[in-house]
Amino acid sequence: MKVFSLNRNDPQRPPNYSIDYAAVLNNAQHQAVFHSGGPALIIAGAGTGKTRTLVYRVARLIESGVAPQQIVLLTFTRKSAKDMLERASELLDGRCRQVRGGTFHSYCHSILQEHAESLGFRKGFTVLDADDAADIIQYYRSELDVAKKDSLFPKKNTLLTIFSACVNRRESLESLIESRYPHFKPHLDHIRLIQTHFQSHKREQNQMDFDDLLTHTLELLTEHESVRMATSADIRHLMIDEFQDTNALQVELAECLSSVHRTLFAVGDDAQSIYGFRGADHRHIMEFPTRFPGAVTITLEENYRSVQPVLNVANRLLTQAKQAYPKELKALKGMGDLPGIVKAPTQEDQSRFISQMILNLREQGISLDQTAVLFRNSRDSFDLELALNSRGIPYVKYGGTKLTEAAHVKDVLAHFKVVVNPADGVSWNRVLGLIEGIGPKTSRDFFEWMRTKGFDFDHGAQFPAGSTYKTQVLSLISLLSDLKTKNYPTHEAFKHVVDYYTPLCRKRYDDHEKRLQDLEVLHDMSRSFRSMSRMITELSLDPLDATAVDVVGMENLEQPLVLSTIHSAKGLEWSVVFVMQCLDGVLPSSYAVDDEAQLDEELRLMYVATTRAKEYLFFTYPAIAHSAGGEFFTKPSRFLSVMDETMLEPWILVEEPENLLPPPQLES
DNA sequence: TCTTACCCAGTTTTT
DNA sequence: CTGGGTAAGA
Repeated sequence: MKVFSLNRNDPQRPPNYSIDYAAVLNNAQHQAVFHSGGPALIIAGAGTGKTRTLVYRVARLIESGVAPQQIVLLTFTRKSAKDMLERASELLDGRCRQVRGGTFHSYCHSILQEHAESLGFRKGFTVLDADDAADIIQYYRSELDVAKKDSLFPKKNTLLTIFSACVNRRESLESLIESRYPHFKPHLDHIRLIQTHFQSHKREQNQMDFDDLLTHTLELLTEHESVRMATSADIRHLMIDEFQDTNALQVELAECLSSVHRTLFAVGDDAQSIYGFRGADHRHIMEFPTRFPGAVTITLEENYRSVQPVLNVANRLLTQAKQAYPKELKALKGMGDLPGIVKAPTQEDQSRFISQMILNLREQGISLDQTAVLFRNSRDSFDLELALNSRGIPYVKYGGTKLTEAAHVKDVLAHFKVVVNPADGVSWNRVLGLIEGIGPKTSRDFFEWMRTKGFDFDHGAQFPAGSTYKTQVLSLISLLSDLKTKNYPTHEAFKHVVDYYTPLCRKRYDDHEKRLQDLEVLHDMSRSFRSMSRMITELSLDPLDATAVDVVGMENLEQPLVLSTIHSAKGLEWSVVFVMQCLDGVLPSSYAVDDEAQLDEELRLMYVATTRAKEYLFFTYPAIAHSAGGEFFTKPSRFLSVMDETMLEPWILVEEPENLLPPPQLES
């Protein structure tokens, strides 16, 4: 088969651009925006206008006559794709919103929805989140006697991590265990058995986990030549953001998807690769020219974001890498204040410093949403959150526990899942387990019984149920068959489930009021979903951050401060950035210190955090930490301890003298 | 068979 | 501090 692209433009009449690209872009950016023919790799250091380049390129392509539906923009989160297309629409017009954009996972999901049948799945397969997947693994794990007796046998989450690593690194179980988990070698056979069960279980129950979305798409594209041709012929331009964080599987997908037009446009920065634990390998960016022959490499070097002292610290960080990066960021903005390094006596003092400084800066006109506090682990901010709450400083938190992972939310959504996919055993289990008197055994019997009846809800009513829970089962069944047959709008369906669930929730959790509030918010949100099945897939592809709930009620108030894990701060920028808990053992993580490659990744994390700051930057840490065993002295992060006073300004915290002003507020 | 009470262990980052 | 496992009681 041959493909011939018909050009939409009359070659005699070059497009008449409405945007003066040359005036708003520098040379390298301009070259990237106007690159045509063949693959391109854009190496874009932090703050060099990477997003800007992508946004302008989208606009430029559309102005040149490319149909928006034939552009695919793959980003790391769905939000960042949405934001970019929004910006492009503001530059040009609403056509930019029709560009197909999202994560690899969401894009693959949309392909698979059309082609699930050719892979042996039924239409309307559902997406498993990590917890569901782990539950399935646990089921097969507990069937093995070894797993129960031998405490060294990997736990369900470890197994899931191992299976996932195989998929994302394109490695066999054997070689992965050999290289990364040698201590599990004696269990190889059992692990493989669980993996086989896990795979066939998902197929039987018509479910895919996150990894399956990618592997099955690749399988579809490589084994069905006509699908590959049709799909990739429809992608005139494939653009991938954050290319340094793609894994082996995603690179293969990129190859397939761009196989017809060969116009892959990849943007990334090897110094910002921070997703190694997910199989990402920053070397993919190095190998790009070999993987995609004829690729043009364009480097963006001028940093528009940060003042020079911030970049000096960033540059100095990178020199500590075992594997060096030929990189030296230069500020166009010029000089500014030296970043501060703040040693607080205790963690509480660290929180007090950050919150008081935030208030000071606000007085100087830097609004809360121009300020971010970043940290390595989600829990590192707990103490700070208390301090912020006590001072009434509004904040949103990104990263960490997702609302959609909370038990009560999963409970309610499980009812939707059962309606959408009655073969979903994990969700049945969850739904039935809520009923008093029903445990794993009865729930399994019920599932088996339903299966023999072809999952017809009406038969559920005839299940030979014990008298203790008979009425509950009947009302569950009537709820489910109502949802199935009555075609309620999504928010009404949601309301019905919540009404059914509320008494169960009250009995189950003592903090039920807060949980019911969450559900109220989710109920509001459910209006925006066209169907139950849309709601559950959208929420699994794009889980809600836990504080999203609080923000809903704050619309008219001040834009909140941002708290974020460094991972979730990728690609963003703020005037003021605090990096807290800069301790050895936290950043770098104690799990990483024995391994050179992992230590380098921790260093890149610090680098990413640093380069988020535009004007002001503070690294903070407590001198004393407490743990279960008592108090101990800490060590500041090794990455910072090499820097002298010409790079980082030491800050000393002293208590304000009394009587001048009200004393600093102390937490009770 | 299900629930509750208790103990011990391990504790990252995310689509 | 949570979860997973065990053991006793309903």
